[in-house]
Amino acid sequence: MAKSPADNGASAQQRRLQMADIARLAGVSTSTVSRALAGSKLVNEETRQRVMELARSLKYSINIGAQNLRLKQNRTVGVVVPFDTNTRQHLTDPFFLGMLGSLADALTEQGFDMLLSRVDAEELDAAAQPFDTGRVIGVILIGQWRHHDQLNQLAARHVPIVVWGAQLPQQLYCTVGGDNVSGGLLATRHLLERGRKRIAFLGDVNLPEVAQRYRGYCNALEEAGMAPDAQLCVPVSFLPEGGADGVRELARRGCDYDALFASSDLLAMTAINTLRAQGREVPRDVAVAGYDDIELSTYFHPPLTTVRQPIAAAGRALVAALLEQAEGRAVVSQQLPTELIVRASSV
Amino acid sequence: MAKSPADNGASAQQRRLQMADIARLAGVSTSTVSRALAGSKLVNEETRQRVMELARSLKYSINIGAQNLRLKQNRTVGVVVPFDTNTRQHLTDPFFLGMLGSLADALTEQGFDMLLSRVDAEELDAAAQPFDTGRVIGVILIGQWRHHDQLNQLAARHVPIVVWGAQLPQQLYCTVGGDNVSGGLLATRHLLERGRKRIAFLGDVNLPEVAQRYRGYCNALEEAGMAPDAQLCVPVSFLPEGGADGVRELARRGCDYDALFASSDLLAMTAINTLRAQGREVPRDVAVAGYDDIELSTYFHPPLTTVRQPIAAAGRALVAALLEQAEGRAVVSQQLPTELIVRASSV
DNA sequence: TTGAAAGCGCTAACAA
DNA sequence: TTGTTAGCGCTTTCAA
Repeated sequence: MAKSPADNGASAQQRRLQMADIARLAGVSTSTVSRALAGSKLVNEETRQRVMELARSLKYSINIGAQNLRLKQNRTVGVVVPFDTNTRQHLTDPFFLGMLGSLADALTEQGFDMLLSRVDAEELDAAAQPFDTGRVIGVILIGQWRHHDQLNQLAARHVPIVVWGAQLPQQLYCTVGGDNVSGGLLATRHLLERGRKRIAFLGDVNLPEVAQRYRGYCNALEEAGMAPDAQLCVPVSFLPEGGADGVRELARRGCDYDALFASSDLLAMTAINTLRAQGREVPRDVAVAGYDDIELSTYFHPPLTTVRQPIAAAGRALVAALLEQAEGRAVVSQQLPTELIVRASSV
Repeated sequence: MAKSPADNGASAQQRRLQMADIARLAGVSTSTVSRALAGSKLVNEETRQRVMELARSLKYSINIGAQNLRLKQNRTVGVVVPFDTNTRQHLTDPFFLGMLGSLADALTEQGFDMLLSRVDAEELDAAAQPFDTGRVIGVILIGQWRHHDQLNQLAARHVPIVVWGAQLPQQLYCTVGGDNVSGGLLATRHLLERGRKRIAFLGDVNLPEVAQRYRGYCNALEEAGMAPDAQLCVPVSFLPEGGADGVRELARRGCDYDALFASSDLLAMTAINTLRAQGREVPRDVAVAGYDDIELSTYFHPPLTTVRQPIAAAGRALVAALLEQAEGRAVVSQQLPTELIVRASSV
């Protein structure tokens, strides 16, 4: 029979060392080896030394799978990145990717491993699979999209799950997210303070987080005694082309605008390039603010004014919330503060 | 005793369903359930239906850990991203992140899960830990850095491992990488063809991949009957600041140059911004080429001429090589073709 | 201080 | 076609 790569059985490769081997070589029982390796004080100091030495020199490590089974424990967390069905959008937005790094750090800090998977956003049920099969103690989902209901179903099934996203009414699952309303407010207020009057908004307001940023945008306008103009709000996807599409759409609408608030830095960047292609200079003709404060924003030309999302804190908060939940404790959703970073694209 | 989050034992949360439960409810033995769920034909069609129906309605899934233990199989691959000790550089370069996405896709395609970890580049031994503990069948390492020797040691220990990076002499481990020499050659030749005479090189030639790109650069100069000028080669890290540092260093050296070849797109981008700050226009005063062809390169201003690394192919190749190796078969290292993408930054 | 034995949740001989 | 039994690699009672 052909051996599949998944099969570790006997082949040319020598058999994996196991506890029984160490026991035999040390002339003790596996119980003793187990205890020695676990640092139990029920074992003679001298034997303990000998066993540990043997294990180290033979590079023996305990089989975590077997250990987990016996101990009914598990130190792995699932991280799921949904992808858009149509675009099959690859793990592409730098912000999500930064979040991944931040989660990796936070999990490592807590001594947990990370099982990463990509799941069709339309089939979010699949996100629970690593949990259902006992591989992970719970799941962190990066990106809520518009699948509120599916997420509620998972929560109703008691799948420990924490979602990066916006807090929504009638939400059964736990979210951790930036304060999108105030983010939108800060950016828009800033643009208004710089004397801009007609501020376009780029983003898909069907997505909860974007909707909240838009709400902040409207609030800021209201503060200034202005009303939002539907002509100025352009729904675009989070894909990089979104920025270009949005600017072109505004042109098509024959819309007049002197500022632009994009719901991600990536969108802001591609928007700026399209503006440039239209012969409009940033910030002279159009002031631009983005969202996220990805690393490249500083290095872009012009450097991007943006709303910073607290990414390191986010990773830690997501992990903390998940671990709480896995312990069976109830956790409340949480909003992290956002901060306006002013750079040259708006001043 | 306080319950740790890793502990799934009895608490408020109801006990996890297991095969014995399904068996009892279906009035059959666990063997039968096992067979039914595995789709064995050793079980009566009608019982099979009943069992499957029951499992589905109760949302029962087989515990993979137990199954793996029993079957001595495993369908998880470790992906390790080394981080630089000093900078503790977070998963930051878009290229590596893209690679992660590509690996996730390739693994999913093959029905494998991905265990992601970050390890200190100085402690690459740690990369083997998920393998040593039996969690994964092998490890894919993104980024070779300068740790050739440690990698050789892992290979000598028969840890199935595949590294994204350059092929080196006396290499015991398997690498998959872009053809860096020809990448460097293509970019440099292109700049020369555009009439540039003094081409600066940005990158840390202590890193094998960068060294090869530099070799390609030298080869192209040689083709044109020119010799490399040490003044024009600036060692900079892969961190975003690297580009700025490099351009400033060239200024400090009082170096004259009319083109710049950066060993990553990120470096090229930050270099361009620094050039701009110095009042030098791209490509008029300095033509710039990058490396990687990250997504943003198209949207940068000016759009970046660059050497495209075949990232989707890379993911598939890395995974294929690892699976081969995990089966105990020997695999040869492999170079994937690179391609010059000409955009406005150089013409 | 140690070892024998049972069992974590599952699968596969083997027997019926 | 099904159930009984043993055992994957480990930990932990229990008895010595």
